[in-house]
Amino acid sequence: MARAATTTDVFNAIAEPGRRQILDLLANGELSVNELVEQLGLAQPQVSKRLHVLREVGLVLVRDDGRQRYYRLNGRALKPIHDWIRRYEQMWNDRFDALDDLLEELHDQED
Amino acid sequence: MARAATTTDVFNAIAEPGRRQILDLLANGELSVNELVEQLGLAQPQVSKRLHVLREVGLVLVRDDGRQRYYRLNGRALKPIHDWIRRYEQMWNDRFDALDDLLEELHDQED
DNA sequence: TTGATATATTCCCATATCGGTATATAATAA
DNA sequence: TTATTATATACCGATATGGGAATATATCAA
Repeated sequence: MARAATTTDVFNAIAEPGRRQILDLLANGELSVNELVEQLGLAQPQVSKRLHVLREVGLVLVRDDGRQRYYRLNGRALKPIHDWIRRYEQMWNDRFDALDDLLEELHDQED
Repeated sequence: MARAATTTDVFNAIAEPGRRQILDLLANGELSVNELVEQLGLAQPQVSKRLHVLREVGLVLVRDDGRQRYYRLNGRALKPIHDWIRRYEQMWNDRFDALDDLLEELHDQED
């Protein structure tokens, strides 16, 4: 087991840029696999494989309509990541930036 | 090239739970490698390897003090992830939950 | 039925990853 | 100098990964 299985870990699922790109496209509404293939410019199996991963971690939901399969975003599955990263949010907000500026100023004055 | 190189991608860097754990520990202040080894209960090389990845993507900064090397968090490097995920934030907030409840209610009434 | 279309899955290959162990390097102590 | 401590890196082996191509499956059309 080289790392936590991609298929069971949302953090891993979004580690691949192509999978994030799919989520970004689905943010505008559901798309069929072929529509994704067109917009991504990838081969169909690559798209299906990425969708498979995203589905396994619950990031996308599926609706069948005849031969097409429509995928839609399930943004709620991103919440664990948001919750984790929110703990660090203060580190780049205005208050900390202001503190950094102040420290830098003091540092410059040392010369 | 199996995926985007871990060492140059913050999304990949936080995909591994052990690396996130290190960041969580460093959130309380800087720690030497040995202090991390103790708190993590891992072998020293595993810790150094994880720190190496975190350092390459700029998530940790280093300060040498004699034989010890102190690592500290650079939370700012997490901002790209925060920026990306913020676009989805609305999908699990109260307003959407309320909408979901409403839709579910309407759906129930269909029977 | 046969054929076309939409999607998923399987297979192979090159490479990346992780864990473990051993070793290298650098700083300090004796 | 030699020994010890702190950390980094190299190596090895098992497994995971992603790309590409081929194939399976399911649905619809003729």
